[in-house]
Amino acid sequence: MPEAPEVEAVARALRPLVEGRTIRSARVLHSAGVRPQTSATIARNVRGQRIENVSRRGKYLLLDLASGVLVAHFKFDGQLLFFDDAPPRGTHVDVLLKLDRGTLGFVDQRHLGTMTWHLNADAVPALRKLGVDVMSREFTSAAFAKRIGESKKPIKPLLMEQSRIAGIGNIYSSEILWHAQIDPRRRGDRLAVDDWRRLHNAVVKVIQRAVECCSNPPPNFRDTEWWFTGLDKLLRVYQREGEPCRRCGNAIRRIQQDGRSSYFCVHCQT
DNA sequence: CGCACATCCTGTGTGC
DNA sequence: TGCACACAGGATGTGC
Repeated sequence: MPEAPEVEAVARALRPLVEGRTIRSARVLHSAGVRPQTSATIARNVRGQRIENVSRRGKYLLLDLASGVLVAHFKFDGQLLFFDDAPPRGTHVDVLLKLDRGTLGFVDQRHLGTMTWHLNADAVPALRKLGVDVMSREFTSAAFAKRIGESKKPIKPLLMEQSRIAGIGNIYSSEILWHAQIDPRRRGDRLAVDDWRRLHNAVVKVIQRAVECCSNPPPNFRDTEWWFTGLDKLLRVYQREGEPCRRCGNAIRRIQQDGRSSYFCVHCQT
């Protein structure tokens, strides 16, 4: 679920299941899931709390409680589960929230993702550091250029910096640059006005389409094997090294930037 | 401040 | 088949 569109799709699908429900109790089955907090902290603070609202900030999912907030980050593989009763035998879950109707689970077999409790969202450093949300109305072309346009860094890792624009990850940054026909190695401060216009358009378009793809079919919280299959028809370059560019036919290249893979077409991205 | 790198974890795919 | 190693849709902290 890692990037903003996936988390947004999760928030939308989760809303009708948990909004207005009350958390009867919390059980932490794997302490890594609540790191650096303890299971006692979670249990004490969420017991009896009503889930008022489900929202998203960047790649973070927030469950606003009557008092406090549960903040989930899925990192690579984290996911939410929902069962009408208890989870089926053998289901691996890291954090279990027993609701007055149903059970909400958080699981990440790699144990990189976390779900933590805080007094309020402003008390969470990671959330305070987030830049303008990629899906908000504040994400204008001007705001975009201002956030990135003076940096000497390559544009691909810049797009992924959550403190500038919140919500774009490794997949969509490559996809966005392919659509805008911009080389991922171009420096932020070397982009022209016309590049900014194309790039902003590409960000909005790719993210919008991704939300639609991530919601069709919608997340299935009952199936631990479920993932976002709707994305297949959207991706143009990601993980297509060596395959022909969908625009010009030249081979897609993969390079490393900040230790992450970037995919692009050398011929039509300049 | 920017940058390169290690770290938190574990599973899967690939090449020898 | 066994084994080593690269790699994975992320964020943070360290040292230079």
